[in-house]
Amino acid sequence: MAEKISDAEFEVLDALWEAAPAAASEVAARLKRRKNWSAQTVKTLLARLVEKGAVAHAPDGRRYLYRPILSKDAYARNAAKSFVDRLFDGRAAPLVANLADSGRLTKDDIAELEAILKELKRDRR
Amino acid sequence: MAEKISDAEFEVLDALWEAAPAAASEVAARLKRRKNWSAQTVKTLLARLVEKGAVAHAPDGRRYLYRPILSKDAYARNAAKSFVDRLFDGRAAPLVANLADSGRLTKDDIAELEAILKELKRDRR
DNA sequence: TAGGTTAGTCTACAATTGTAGTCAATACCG
DNA sequence: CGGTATTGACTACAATTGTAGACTAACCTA
Repeated sequence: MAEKISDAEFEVLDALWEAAPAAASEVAARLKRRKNWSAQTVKTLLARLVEKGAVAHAPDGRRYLYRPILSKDAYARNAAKSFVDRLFDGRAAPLVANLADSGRLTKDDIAELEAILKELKRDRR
Repeated sequence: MAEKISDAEFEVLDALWEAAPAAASEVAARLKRRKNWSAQTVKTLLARLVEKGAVAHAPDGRRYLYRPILSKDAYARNAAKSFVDRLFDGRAAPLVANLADSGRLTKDDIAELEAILKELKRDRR
């Protein structure tokens, strides 16, 4: 596991996270709106994801149904970790500060964050 | 600007952010600890960064001094945006929740976050 | 001043990535 | 049943990325 997933592969995986299992054609259809990829391209990317162990495929009649092995949550967890490590010295606070600076925090976000923090303080003893 | 910066290129840029301007050999020396790259590799990567417009170089005697054009802050801002967009639906709160779940928030982080939020609430009317 | 040291320039080359095309088998439609 | 559409398998191919080596000019040192 943990083979690097490329940008294009990520898009496909993301489409699979939307709903799985799904046939290649379904995935391609979902991506059609965002990307302008041919069906073949999507199939190639699915195959690469399978090779990389991020996606499983099981025969269903004469086609395959694909299903993510790597969950979005697990992926996000990892990505968040390495992202924060690389750019924010492993600490979340500067990241939030940065998001705040670039005006990416809505009032709702702020309220939600406060709630999360309250939770955290309660939980940790 | 905004040409895609690869992982290896990022490492070099990151070393340049540490202190600039710097000669290629200095950058290579800094990276020596983390990566085991040859001096040539570092030079190639610097050249690519220059091509991509992320780094400037000015002659200094018979060598060049390199200096980042793209600041770490600007880079981080962008990266944070697209990162949050891709994985957290553009919203910071779920990201923080995720970091919290994976135990990546220290008590200090939490305190700091609270301070940031307080600031934010004050600032925005 | 001759030989090592250091910088820059050019070239290399396999692996990965983005983006499909072709072909063959199967299935469905009229 | 015969054509058309669908699906997977195999192949392709340029651009980017990772990782340097070779060669040359200039410097520094004994």
